[in-house]
Amino acid sequence: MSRSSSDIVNSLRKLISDGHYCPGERVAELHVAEKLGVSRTPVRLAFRTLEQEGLLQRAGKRGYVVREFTEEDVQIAVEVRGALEGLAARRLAERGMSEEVAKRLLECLHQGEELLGKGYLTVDDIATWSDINRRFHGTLVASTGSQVIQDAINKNNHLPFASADSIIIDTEALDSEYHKLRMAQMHHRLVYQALNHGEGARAEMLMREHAYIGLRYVELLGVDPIATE
Amino acid sequence: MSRSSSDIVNSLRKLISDGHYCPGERVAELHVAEKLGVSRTPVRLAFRTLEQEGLLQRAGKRGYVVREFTEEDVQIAVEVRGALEGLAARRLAERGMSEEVAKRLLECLHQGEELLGKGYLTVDDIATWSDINRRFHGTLVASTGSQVIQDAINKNNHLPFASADSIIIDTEALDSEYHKLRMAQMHHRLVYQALNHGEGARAEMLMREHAYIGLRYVELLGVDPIATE
DNA sequence: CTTCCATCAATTGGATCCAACCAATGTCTA
DNA sequence: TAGACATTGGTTGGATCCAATTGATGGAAG
Repeated sequence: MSRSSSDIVNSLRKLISDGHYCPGERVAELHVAEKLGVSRTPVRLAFRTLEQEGLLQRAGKRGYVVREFTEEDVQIAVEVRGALEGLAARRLAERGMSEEVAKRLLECLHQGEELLGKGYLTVDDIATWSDINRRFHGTLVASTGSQVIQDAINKNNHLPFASADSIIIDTEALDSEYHKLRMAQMHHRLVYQALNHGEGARAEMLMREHAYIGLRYVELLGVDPIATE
Repeated sequence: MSRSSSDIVNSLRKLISDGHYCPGERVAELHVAEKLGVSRTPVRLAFRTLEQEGLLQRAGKRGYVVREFTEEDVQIAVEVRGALEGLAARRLAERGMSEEVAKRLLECLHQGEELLGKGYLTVDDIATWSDINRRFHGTLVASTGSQVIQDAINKNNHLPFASADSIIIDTEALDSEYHKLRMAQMHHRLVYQALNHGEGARAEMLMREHAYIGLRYVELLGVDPIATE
């Protein structure tokens, strides 16, 4: 069973995100090649793709290193996603949703209500929410009609911390995570409402704020009702 | 004299934008290889890069075609740039400009005043403005401090119609182009003013509006003071 | 005459080979 | 003893070779 070209890219992406190659560390073609059991050629091709995605970075004139991200990078990546998804939402509101799009978004909303309606969160629910969330964002972005904005968002989402479904980390504190997801679900409902009424500016701002949910909301939703900072 | 790896990407990019390969047309590795006088290997590498940049698109399971863009794509690409540069401007306003950044932006403003102060436009002025404009936008975006937002903007700018210095097309109508550049210069000055006063929201909105200058302003700045539409 | 299957050509993808280059280490000389 | 130059090892980039897959064309059968 030989691996296809995009499999190599995915495998290498996984090797990096799993920490087999640390940020700042140099990645050698030969090393990756024999770790994946392929020749150097497909690895070199994958390097080009991952360089464009932003996970690899040229080391001087020779070879690549794993890109390292600062705390500021994480914050900006989230803001970039908010700006782009906000743009998509605004366009969608201004031009009107099709029946098909409205139906699919509503389905996400209903499934979200059902998932969170029971009042608490289990570890299995995380994957379910992730799927709902991905479909909501994916549908919204896809229905701008243009590939250009999708590409921009996809590129940003390749940064492991920037994508919309990298919200849940803490499976220990399912309590505060539950409150976060309730908040996210409310955001989704508000966005749908704005889209449905053609309120472009409101839809945009709601999506921009919604992006912060993985970044700034966790502090406010702990057990302690009056959070720090 | 052998061509370096990034030269190949640039050459191929030029071949495409010069129309040697038309939108929708299939590009074969071998064909490009012998046109550039290199082997297939570097061409395949370049294909990966250009695929990520959005200029090439996979054709089914086999090969690539030149990406074709709709009128809507052009509009969205411009809006995406506005959203991203707006984000950069907002951050810069909120965190404050360094002396160095302020100095470089001011230099662009002065050079712009000097260029446009004589009251008309020559064909030679176009390259000068393009340089000033590129430095203004480049300085602003670079001074966010994070590579992430620069990458997002750079990727968008690879679309030939989306970059900030693809404003000037019509060298016949230097009259209306002059008015457009005066408007752009005024935008730059307003943005600088907002940055200087720490007005984040204003800086952001000005940059977003400024992006439209190549798209919607030309209709309003013709010889006829009351334009159509 | 049309449709389906088979064979063949063309092109892509992967592996290997070769050359160029950067870096490091060791030796020689001042 | 220190600095500079040369040699060597390792890694990357390019070219060529081989295999596999796809698309097309032609022939045969219904």
